[in-house]
Amino acid sequence: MPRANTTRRTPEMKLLLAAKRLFCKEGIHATGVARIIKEAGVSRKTLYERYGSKDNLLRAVFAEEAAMWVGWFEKDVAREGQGLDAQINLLFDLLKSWFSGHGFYGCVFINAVAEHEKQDGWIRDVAANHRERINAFIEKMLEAEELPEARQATEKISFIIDGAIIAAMIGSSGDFVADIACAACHDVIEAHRSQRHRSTSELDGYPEPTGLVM
Amino acid sequence: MPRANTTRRTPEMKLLLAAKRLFCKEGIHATGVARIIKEAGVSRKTLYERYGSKDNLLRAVFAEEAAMWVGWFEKDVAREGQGLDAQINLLFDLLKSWFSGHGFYGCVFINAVAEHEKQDGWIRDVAANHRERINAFIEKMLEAEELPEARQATEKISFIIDGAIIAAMIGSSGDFVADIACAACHDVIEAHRSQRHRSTSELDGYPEPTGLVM
DNA sequence: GGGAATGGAGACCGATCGGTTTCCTACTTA
DNA sequence: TAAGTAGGAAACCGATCGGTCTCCATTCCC
Repeated sequence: MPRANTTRRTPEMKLLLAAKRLFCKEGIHATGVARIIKEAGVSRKTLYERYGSKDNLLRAVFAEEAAMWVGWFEKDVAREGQGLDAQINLLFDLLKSWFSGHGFYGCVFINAVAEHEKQDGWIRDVAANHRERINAFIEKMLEAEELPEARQATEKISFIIDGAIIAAMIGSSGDFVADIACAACHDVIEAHRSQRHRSTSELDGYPEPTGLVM
Repeated sequence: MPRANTTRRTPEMKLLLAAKRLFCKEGIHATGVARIIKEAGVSRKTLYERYGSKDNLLRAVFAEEAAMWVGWFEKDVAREGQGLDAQINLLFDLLKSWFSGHGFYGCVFINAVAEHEKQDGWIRDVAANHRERINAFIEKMLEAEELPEARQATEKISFIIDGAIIAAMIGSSGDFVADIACAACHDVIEAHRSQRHRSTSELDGYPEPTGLVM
């Protein structure tokens, strides 16, 4: 029978956790494989036997972080019988504990895109796919309550979440950031519920952009 | 008399612009000084005579981008006789043209923090100071109209702007992102204007956080 | 107990990094 | 025209990068 993976961690897992931490905390380029294997307590040979390259290890880190997000939405937020407001609160409770955890140094997807080629390249593609996957979860939440203009509201909430991640990364208190961001999402949702969003155009009811610039 | 600096660019300026572009587009660690001097059409010697080190060149890029933001607020947005809504629209017009410009690859402050040590280090400090400086401009705008809970609204708008920067960097259309983000800011401002914000607590009127998770 | 597999320690490789230095061309100015 | 200077080209430096390889100690299984 397979040993319960509670006490002993496999070399793969040790490498994955060390890489995830270091990639986020110090950056991907700035983290040499020597640092990763030292932190993981594993030999260089093992890293290349299990993952083949630093890039593949990064791919595994992406998959790990993506699984965290998907787990939040599938197991926690999308619980039955919850209203939208409660779901938003639950989501930001999760974000708050993520931000305030001892090892929070930003989102590895955002950070990875920030330090790599942004015109083409697989990293940007992976991040864009992850982003759209999360947005689909949010949109489903909003549509379940028949929120008007759910797609635009999804984008807005997505901005707020990403902005909160940046703020928490740069140094603001994770608890503070999560609370304010949660309130901002409620502001957006309330605005979409209200009568200002009766028409098909998202920008209706706001003053027209001036176009002064340029 | 000094030559009008319209046609001829100084080596400093050529280096600054090339570095700014490359640092944003491909990342700071990923950009070697060889790439910078090649793009700038300048010799390695000149770079080190003028800036002394790659780090100092990065400092100059930070100053350049900070000046762009400050110029927006001091020269464009803070024009006399404008209401808050019009100022917000103007700000997002500026952001839209920034996002949609041919050379937009994210904010160099955010990108730099993302790829460097996040516990201490001068880069994070510089970025945090820049962030607070911009937030002060926003807060002044909101307070000029006596918006309730102006500081919290400032944080919310700051999240939205940063989230929009991330979205535009990862790949969404700059025009689209700026429009939605602008609308989200109006949602927030409208919520603060409304009666839900009569008390001193930012979170009043929203369902209590559940605290289910940890 | 003995062969096979696992995996740590670390030497080693070519490439590239940031940074220094030398050499030489080309322009400015008196 | 001659002196001075700005700046490009490129060799060069030590350090570090991602990745490969050898050697050897430990553990597992029959």
